Amino acid sequence: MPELPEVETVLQSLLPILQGKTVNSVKINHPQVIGWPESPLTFARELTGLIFRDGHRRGKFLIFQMSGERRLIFHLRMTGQLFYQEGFVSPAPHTHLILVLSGGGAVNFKDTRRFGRAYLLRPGEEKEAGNLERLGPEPLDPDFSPNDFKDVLKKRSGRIKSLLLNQCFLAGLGNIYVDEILFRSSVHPETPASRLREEEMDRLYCNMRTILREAISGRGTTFRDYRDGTGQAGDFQGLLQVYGREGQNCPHCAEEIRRKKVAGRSSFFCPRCQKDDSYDPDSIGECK
DNA sequence: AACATCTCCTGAAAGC
DNA sequence: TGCTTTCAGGAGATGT
Repeated sequence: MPELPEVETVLQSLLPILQGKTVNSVKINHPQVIGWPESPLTFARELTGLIFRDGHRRGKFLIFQMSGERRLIFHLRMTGQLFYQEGFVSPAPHTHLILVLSGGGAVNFKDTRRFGRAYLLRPGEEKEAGNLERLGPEPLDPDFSPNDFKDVLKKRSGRIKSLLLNQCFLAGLGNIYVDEILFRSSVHPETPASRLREEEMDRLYCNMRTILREAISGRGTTFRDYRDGTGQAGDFQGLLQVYGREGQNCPHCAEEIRRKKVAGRSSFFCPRCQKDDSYDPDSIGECK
């Protein structure tokens, strides 16, 4: 499931290839994946001829700045893959959108479960791209301080796990990294946000930034479907400490890792490490 | 207002 | 063995 580090990796692997290339033709195999404009035919017509200028990531959105003041935006959701292929290759199953580029290569948008979306926006149409306009701060933004993080946390009564997953609160976290952040911070996923102690909030902030940076360095987590912009898998999955490890021993205390539904998601946690006053600064979660 | 639940999708895995 | 059911989860829509 592509989260912030995976989307960042896709962007970094694709952008150098795409910059300067022109979209020569657009093939839409499944109109449902076009989120905007409403008419997929308009999407195809207006995208044809545009040049890839630049790109960046916002939350889990991939945003390409195109010529003509257009922005081409992708959200990969669960199983979406955006990758470049040189020359003509017959498309893999579930390839819903193909952009044939100058130079003969093509960008493929493949998404088994068809939750992902592509948007082509004119200036002023930002509200048409899902919740892009309502996203919370970027966790890795240098201007996003521990105090900013704590101030919003203190106002919330919900469980910390639901809050960290809420894109309007913080942009880019998903189920895998939230579980890892909570584990490293020794915080139980069901803890009410408003009841977190000061040092727990500091740990969450710090571990969040550390883990996201580590995962970007590892080029993302391939748990099932994720691939980068060249089709390569990530390397971070082996470094996950709790996610997907139900029944295995906690790497810190050897207690059996549990799995429980929290906020409608599978949550993996260590029942011994992640409870009140269980924090041991000499072992896990320490933030420098 | 702010939760929780349902929905969309397919394929892998579990259950019978 | 093989069919049926469950599960995975991002996020918008709907319900409480």
